[in-house]
Amino acid sequence: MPVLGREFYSRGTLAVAKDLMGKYLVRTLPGETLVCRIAETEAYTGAGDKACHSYGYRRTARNGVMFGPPGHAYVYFVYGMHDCLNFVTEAEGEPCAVLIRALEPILGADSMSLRRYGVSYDELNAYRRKNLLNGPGKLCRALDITRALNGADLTEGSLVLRDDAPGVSLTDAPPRAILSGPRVGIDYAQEAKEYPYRFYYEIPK
DNA sequence: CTTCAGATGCTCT
DNA sequence: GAGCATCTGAAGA
Repeated sequence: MPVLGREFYSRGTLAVAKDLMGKYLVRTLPGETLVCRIAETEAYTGAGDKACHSYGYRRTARNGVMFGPPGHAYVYFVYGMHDCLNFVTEAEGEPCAVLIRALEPILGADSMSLRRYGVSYDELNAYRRKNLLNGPGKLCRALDITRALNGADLTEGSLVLRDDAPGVSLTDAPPRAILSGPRVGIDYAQEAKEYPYRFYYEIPK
């Protein structure tokens, strides 16, 4: 069962955030397919989480998708210029999600590089390669993910998650140590800002 | 390697 | 009107 189904997302948000590490994100665009491996996530655990947009079941025009069924994309706009990609988790009515913070390029790196820097991947220096997909706003730009995808079903369509990827065998992706730490950019969240709800691994080289 | 300011506009009160 | 789940380039060490 290579494509992750609804049941994958219909679980505790911390478990989903951890299990997403190393999974493959497949983005289908006109005339091309982009594939990336998930390298960093953050769990936002819903009504009881002061860092979460839906803290206290607060429901607004922006975060409505979080209250819907799991396995859908929640894409929102921050800081006047960046989109952020999340996956809705847990049961319908429990407004939880996982933020995707970093990816490794697997297929289509040129396309991603062109969208971010206007030049092909070969022309990038080491600094730019390292910074291609290592932030929530950056990866959305590289994969052409915008609010147009807010509410999109992740089990079928132009944005899908898989256990494997075309041309990638399990031996190409040895399990890496998954680390955890505090979430980023939530200084307002009082005690919740220290919760170790961020998961990541070091990308070699 | 690190800090730092500025960009920019949607969202909610 | 204030705040924001961020990014960039420039400058310093």
